[in-house]
Amino acid sequence: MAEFKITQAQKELVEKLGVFYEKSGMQPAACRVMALMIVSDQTELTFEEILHTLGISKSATSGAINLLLTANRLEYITRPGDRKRYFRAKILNWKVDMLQNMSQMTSIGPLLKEINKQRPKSTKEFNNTLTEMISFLEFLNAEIPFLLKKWESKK
Amino acid sequence: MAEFKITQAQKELVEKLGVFYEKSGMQPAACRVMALMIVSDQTELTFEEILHTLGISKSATSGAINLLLTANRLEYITRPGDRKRYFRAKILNWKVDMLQNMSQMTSIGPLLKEINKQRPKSTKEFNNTLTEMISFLEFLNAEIPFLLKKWESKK
DNA sequence: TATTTAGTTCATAATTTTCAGAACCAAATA
DNA sequence: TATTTGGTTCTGAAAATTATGAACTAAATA
Repeated sequence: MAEFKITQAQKELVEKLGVFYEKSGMQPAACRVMALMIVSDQTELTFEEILHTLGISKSATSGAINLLLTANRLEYITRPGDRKRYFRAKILNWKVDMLQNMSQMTSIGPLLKEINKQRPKSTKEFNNTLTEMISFLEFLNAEIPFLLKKWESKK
Repeated sequence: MAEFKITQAQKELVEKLGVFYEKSGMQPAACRVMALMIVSDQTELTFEEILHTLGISKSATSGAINLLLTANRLEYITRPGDRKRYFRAKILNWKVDMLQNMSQMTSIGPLLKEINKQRPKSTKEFNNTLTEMISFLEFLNAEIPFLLKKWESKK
């Protein structure tokens, strides 16, 4: 079994990208796994390769992988007569992912609307600002699909 | 001193909005303070009113307020002959805030670029997908200021 | 000067998150 | 049947986060 290794430079990239992912609230181990899948020369890695390369425990690896599978960030293939799973980053999904990300940004809109509805008339300036925010969030949400189209047509 | 109170419905909105804010990684107490500032009938609240309405300790209130002041999410005014500070949500800043939020979304671009540079030529499809992501992120980043302009002209 | 007000700071307690290690399991192989 | 492989699950420990309460401070007031 040929040992899979990553370089020092790659290790640093895994950490950097991992930390970036952490900002979204995902647990550290899962972030490292995801980052490794992006940085690694091999696009397909086994459970053992992930565990070994990252130097984390079996249970941490298992937990992280299953989290990422559930979150649809990872997928795996199998090969006939081979019980191992070969994991890979589901990056082909990036368009859907980014659109989802953006609409999550705008998802505070309805709540702000609800809040604005119950506000007293007296705080007019405040309410108006809130109304503007809501309007922009709605606009943004409607605009999201066009952004992708615009980018595609520009290429 | 007239007691400041919020209704049960408002309390629920504070929790809802608070939880929303928590998703961005801010600590719970600060999220509640921020949410209260948005939901409350009064747009200006004192330290004591915040502490009392949220039922949190002095130190938690102090920490949360200072965090929000540093993050530029809160500001305060003072009144002559009054040692209290009157805090309010800095929501007039919302445009800048949202633009910052969006560019933070695209800030992974340079790192992905660095990663893509060191990838082997052999994983062509993977690299191409990464290149596409980067391209879209760059496009998006350039597009952000226009979004606001477009919205403003549409109003 | 003594007390009150409006907070800040510190020690520490409670909670949550995260991970490791061991035990376990099911399928495949010897 | 015994062992190996490829994991999963459970217990608990370590670490990080978060909040409390008490002590403190500086300014204002009595």
